[in-house]
Amino acid sequence: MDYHVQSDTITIHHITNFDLQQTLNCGQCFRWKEEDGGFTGVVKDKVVTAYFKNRQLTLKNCSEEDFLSLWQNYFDLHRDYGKIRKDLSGLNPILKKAAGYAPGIRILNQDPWEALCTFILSQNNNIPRIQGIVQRLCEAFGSPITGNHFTFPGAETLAPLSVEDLAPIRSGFRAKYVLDAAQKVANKEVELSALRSAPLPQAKETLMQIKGVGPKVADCALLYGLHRLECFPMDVWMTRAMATLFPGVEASSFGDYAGIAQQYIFHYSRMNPQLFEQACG
DNA sequence: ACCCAGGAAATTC
DNA sequence: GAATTTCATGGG
Repeated sequence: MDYHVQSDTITIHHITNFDLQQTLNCGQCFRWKEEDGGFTGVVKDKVVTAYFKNRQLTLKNCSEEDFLSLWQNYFDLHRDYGKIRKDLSGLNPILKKAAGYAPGIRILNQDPWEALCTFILSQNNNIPRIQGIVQRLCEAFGSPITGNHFTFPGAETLAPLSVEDLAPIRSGFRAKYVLDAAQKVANKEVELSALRSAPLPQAKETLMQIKGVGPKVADCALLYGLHRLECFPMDVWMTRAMATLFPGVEASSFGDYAGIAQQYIFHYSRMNPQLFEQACG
């Protein structure tokens, strides 16, 4: 990794197949905010502002140690997305088009609990509203960091709460699901870290013991939180996209990186809804 | 008022 | 068992 450090800022050079806007606005995460050309986000108890231009990623308010121990992995910088995209593009011409639409997408290495919790909140919901609920959750129950930023509240913090306690975040019927997840994670009934290496069907089954976690949310937790890149979450957009753009194609045919294919297809579909409009006349 | 939103549980058939 | 309805909340 070719980078240099200047006071509280790190610049990483020669990054290809990467784009902040595509990666942070493709629906896999809910806490990054775009402001004056950069993105500010929180991971664990660290806040950075990120900029990307001319193949250079700049992280402000980031020490070398934080970059090496946290952000490098968070942005999945070591993985060869060029090769993955090329391989996926060879499988199907429509997939090639979807991947080429946003070639800078990367699957983030998010905190497993945060991914599970936020995708429980995502069900039958829309992205702007999910972002609002997550922000209120952090403001109400996270720990303050700096500049009005908060950590994502841990499972052990949420586990003792009641649905009434969660009323201010206005998550509706999902509050009881978040609490059940928090309790099962806090009391080790579900050990998220163990799901990194567990057989996939078993990992999925374990997550689905949690109330409010079905096949789709389990796949999201595995893909976005535990980096199980073969997972292929099927939501309303993906169901539509597979039926319309990939008739007769099975997700499993996309192989070990089906989850990355899923993200290309999801983003491409959401940015081009006209693909699914009923032709009339 | 009606529809939908990165679904899943509860109910009905 | 498979198909349908309900679940809170907010924006269009």
